[in-house]
Amino acid sequence: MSYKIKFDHFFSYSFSLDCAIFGYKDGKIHVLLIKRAMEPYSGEWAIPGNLVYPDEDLPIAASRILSELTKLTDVELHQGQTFGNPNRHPQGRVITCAYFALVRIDDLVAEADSWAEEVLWAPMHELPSLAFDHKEIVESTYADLRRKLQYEPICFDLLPEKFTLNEMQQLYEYAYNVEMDKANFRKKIKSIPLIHLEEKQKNVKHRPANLFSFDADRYKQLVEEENYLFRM
Amino acid sequence: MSYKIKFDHFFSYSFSLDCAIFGYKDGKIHVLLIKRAMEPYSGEWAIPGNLVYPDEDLPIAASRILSELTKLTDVELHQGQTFGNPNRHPQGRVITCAYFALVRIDDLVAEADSWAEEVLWAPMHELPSLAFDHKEIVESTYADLRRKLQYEPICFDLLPEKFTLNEMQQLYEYAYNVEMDKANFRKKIKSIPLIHLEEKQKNVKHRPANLFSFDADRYKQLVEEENYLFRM
DNA sequence: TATCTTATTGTATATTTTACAAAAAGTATA
DNA sequence: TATACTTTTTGTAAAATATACAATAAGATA
Repeated sequence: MSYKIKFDHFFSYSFSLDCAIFGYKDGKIHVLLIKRAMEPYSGEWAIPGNLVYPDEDLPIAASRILSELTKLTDVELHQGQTFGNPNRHPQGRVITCAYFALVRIDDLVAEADSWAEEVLWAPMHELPSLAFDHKEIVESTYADLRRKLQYEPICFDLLPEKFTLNEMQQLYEYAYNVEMDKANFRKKIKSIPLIHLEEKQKNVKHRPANLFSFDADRYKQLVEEENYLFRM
Repeated sequence: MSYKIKFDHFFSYSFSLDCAIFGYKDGKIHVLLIKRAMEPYSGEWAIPGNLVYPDEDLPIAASRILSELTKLTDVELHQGQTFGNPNRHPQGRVITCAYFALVRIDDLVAEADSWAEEVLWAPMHELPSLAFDHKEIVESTYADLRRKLQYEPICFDLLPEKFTLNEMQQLYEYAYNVEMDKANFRKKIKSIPLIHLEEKQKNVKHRPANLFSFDADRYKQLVEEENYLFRM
């Protein structure tokens, strides 16, 4: 059966996937929005999403949507909630599964394409209004992200390859909307398998901080060999 | 549009919902299985599930499936992962959303019906093989359940209305497959809003334990007023 | 060289967790 | 009725962890 036949009844009962792409810059967690170039909600902000093809597995669809907009491949995708309110889509019954991805903003060039006239990195604390139920979807995946930040080393997917402990601390401070003690944060971090780089921050007008990077190999080893549990 | 028309293409691209119903007895967390009375996988064990009707929201579909089998209403339903592998259903593309419910086994009478020749409470550590990808679905919702047991007071949905602290401890011991110290467990529990009943265990041939029940009203009040966080 | 700013270390205290001993409240048995 | 037995419940000391905050270090700048 060809895709064409399927598309004929997509808006009577169909399945889509929406992807919240999170990034971190200026001490804030951002989400990537597109200005929709087609109806419904043309001209309004939304997160990228698309119908799932009839023979396509969900993770495949998620990375397709991610790479169409960002050209990124090999990014881990996390499944979020599924939204199925019969009225969530004005043109018919569309159940949608939320995914989210964590990217380094500097690594990518999100460009307007046929789906989007414009793209925008919006700080999570300053979201504009969004098309469909996308506000709810973004908030829900953000809650998932915040939860996972506590017991999986995924903050390193948001931070630059080489980061300072203060940058890491500020990420958690933004996510949980709290202030933390530098000295104590630093002590807690000691238990995480980080590589202390022989390199320092540059172009700052004060004492430069040490740069670290996450030791993913050592992390995997620790998990396997001694049941290591990342915990913040 | 009538349901009939929809059903015509259910097996080309459709959406279902499967529900893992968990209960607790004999110190073990059990899941309710049905022996399927129709193809595919007729005669095999599975969890209850059904297609989602075209105008039906997901939580509604979930409680429909739950109440058809158990006659229970007013049970909180938790959404789990969504499974969309194109080959998961032998008769076509069926994406399914997992839900799980927590029930008190004594409160219900699960009966065989048109969908099921037989029902079975299977301990989570001793699952038989299951139809479709239901093993994966059950394990996934069980992982969700274990996670939620840590920071939401849902163990009380599994325990009897009146329970001893040892029964509660044994539930956690089964869930996390660990042994805990009675004295220390008891101390931790002190911070939870429990009602200490003026009642004791009966028909035991040793010192009877005190019975407690969860103070749901006080819990809600604490959450609102002082940001109380349940934590195990 | 002195000053400014932020990074980094150190230390003492408070809080929480853990291990384990002791006491209490029942039943069963002689 | 006394004694043993089993499980509940309380207590206490040590260990580990978290918190508050002072002190020092390493750069840039003037």
